[in-house]
Amino acid sequence: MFTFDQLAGFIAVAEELHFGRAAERLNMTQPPLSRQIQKLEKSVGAELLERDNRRVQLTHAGQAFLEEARRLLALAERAPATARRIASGRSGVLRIGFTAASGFSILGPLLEEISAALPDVDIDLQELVTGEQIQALLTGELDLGLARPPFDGEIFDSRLLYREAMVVAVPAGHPLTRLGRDVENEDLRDEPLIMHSPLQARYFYDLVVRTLPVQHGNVVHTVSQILTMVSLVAARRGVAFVPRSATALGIDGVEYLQLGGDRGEPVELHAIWSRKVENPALGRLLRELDFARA
Amino acid sequence: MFTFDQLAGFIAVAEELHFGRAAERLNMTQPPLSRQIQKLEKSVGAELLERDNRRVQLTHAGQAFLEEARRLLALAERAPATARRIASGRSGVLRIGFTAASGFSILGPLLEEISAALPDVDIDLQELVTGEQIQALLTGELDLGLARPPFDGEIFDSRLLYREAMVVAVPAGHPLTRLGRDVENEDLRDEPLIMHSPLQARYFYDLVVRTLPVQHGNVVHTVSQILTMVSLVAARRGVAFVPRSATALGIDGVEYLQLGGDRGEPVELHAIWSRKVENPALGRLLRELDFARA
DNA sequence: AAACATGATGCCTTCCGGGTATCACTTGAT
DNA sequence: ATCAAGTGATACCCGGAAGGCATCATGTTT
Repeated sequence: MFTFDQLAGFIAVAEELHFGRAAERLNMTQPPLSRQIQKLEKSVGAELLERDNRRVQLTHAGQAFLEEARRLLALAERAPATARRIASGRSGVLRIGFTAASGFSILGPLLEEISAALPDVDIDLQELVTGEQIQALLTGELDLGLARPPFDGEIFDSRLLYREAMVVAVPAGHPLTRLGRDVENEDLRDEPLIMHSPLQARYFYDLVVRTLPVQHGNVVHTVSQILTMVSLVAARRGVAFVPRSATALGIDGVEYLQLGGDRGEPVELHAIWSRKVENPALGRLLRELDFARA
Repeated sequence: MFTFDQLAGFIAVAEELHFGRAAERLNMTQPPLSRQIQKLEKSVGAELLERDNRRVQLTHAGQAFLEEARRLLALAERAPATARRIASGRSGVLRIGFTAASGFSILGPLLEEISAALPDVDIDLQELVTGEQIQALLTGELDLGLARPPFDGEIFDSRLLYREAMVVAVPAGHPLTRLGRDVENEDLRDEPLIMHSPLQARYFYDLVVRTLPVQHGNVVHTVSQILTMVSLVAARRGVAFVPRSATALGIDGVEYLQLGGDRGEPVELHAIWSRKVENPALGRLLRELDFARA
């Protein structure tokens, strides 16, 4: 195998087409340079230069090898900086999971912020429900999740990104739309209710159950995705509780009604990440966005 | 500047995570290998390995540098062959990238065709995903790619080689195999779905999302390689959409089911190449196979 | 024909890199 | 607690590779 010095020597000679000047450029004398080239030619197995005792010329093999040599040297020179940049988190890949619902609200601005703070970091996005995000964070398949409680505070660190209220999604023209006031629990007593899955969307499930004494007889579907729920509402299969940001979905045939009483903004979206941060880009992001904890 | 030996040493240690075994693999003793790594770290300007006096681990910089080192060595090993072949009067080398999936279908016949048309040209094959092929075509490390859209039509010219249908890969003995008819969207509603990565395998991702209203709650993995997907199916982690040619993989424990409805043959494989053709062998190939455009 | 230019070769010295022996430290067993 | 085993680092030695100087071989110029 040849050495980088041999490559550099060859490039110099190929550019100068003169051993003496090339040697001068390399801060060495001409004889060892000659021998360098000879060795290089031997290890490549082809003549690279034609020495005519008066002029030096590249052979075809030399021309081909010159490109390879330049590529090699360029790569070699960049490699340490690349590695250091990745290690410092200024470059690399961040794998971010997000729930469908967060896609309508916080995801866009957050990505803006990230690419402003870490312009050389590539973002790999995956839409996953909270449970899958947790799983992926544990196995290291994901660096950062945008998800909802609950999660294990021992293993994960987190930051509250966003809170919002729940609204009621009803089919267009539904009697409740003509109520002229906020919707109360009693108004929903006899409505077919499209419910969240207690397993896959436990957060919403608990939230709704806590908010409203659900008549289980009314539950017509259990689904795990906000988008599915709203689609089912549009198909007039029932009404559903969804976070306000779902209104941005722009699905036809659905109207969103305010809930009466002061229920606050119980829908939380958190950025969560494993406490043992493996990806330097994540560490950098947490510092840049001031997410790091004491 | 580091040396190739240092790179090879580092790669060996990074793979073995053990200086002694790595030294054995390199046919040398452990002490000089230790010093090699120390020098490499010094010239890179970052710690690459964490020696814990009991276990060796890659640092973040080490992980990043490992990739660079592998690329460098691969490039260095190929370079002489490239130059030699040109010098030996044979008219050159065609470096062709292909995706794993295309390896099962079009690659064999295409290679036949190429070696019939250009018997004096050597073929250098590399398996790369589409994104890597694009990158390699841009840097000139590749002459021709067998890849999938999208790519920049300004920079690349292309030719559609092959179209095929999608099928559903399911674990052997899965209930769907006893269906007795083509699979419909509804049949898959509750199946865990192994999805493509929207970034690394954007083409398939878009395709599947377009074909089928994916219930994102069901997505269990996002991967970028067809082979990985099929392996996961074999491991009964879920079902997956794959191009028909994946059936040729011959992986045990997987069955492939036809999709109902006329979905056409949406999976395209293109030959793509840079519009500014540098390699004369590529120019000849394009003319011979009548790929050249007006 | 002589002087010059240029790459190759011979020879010497230095230094780099590998080998052997050993150290320093940790871990696990008795 | 003590001791053996395992593992990477260090010390020292030696051979060979690489660079420098002097010179050769050959072709060009005057």
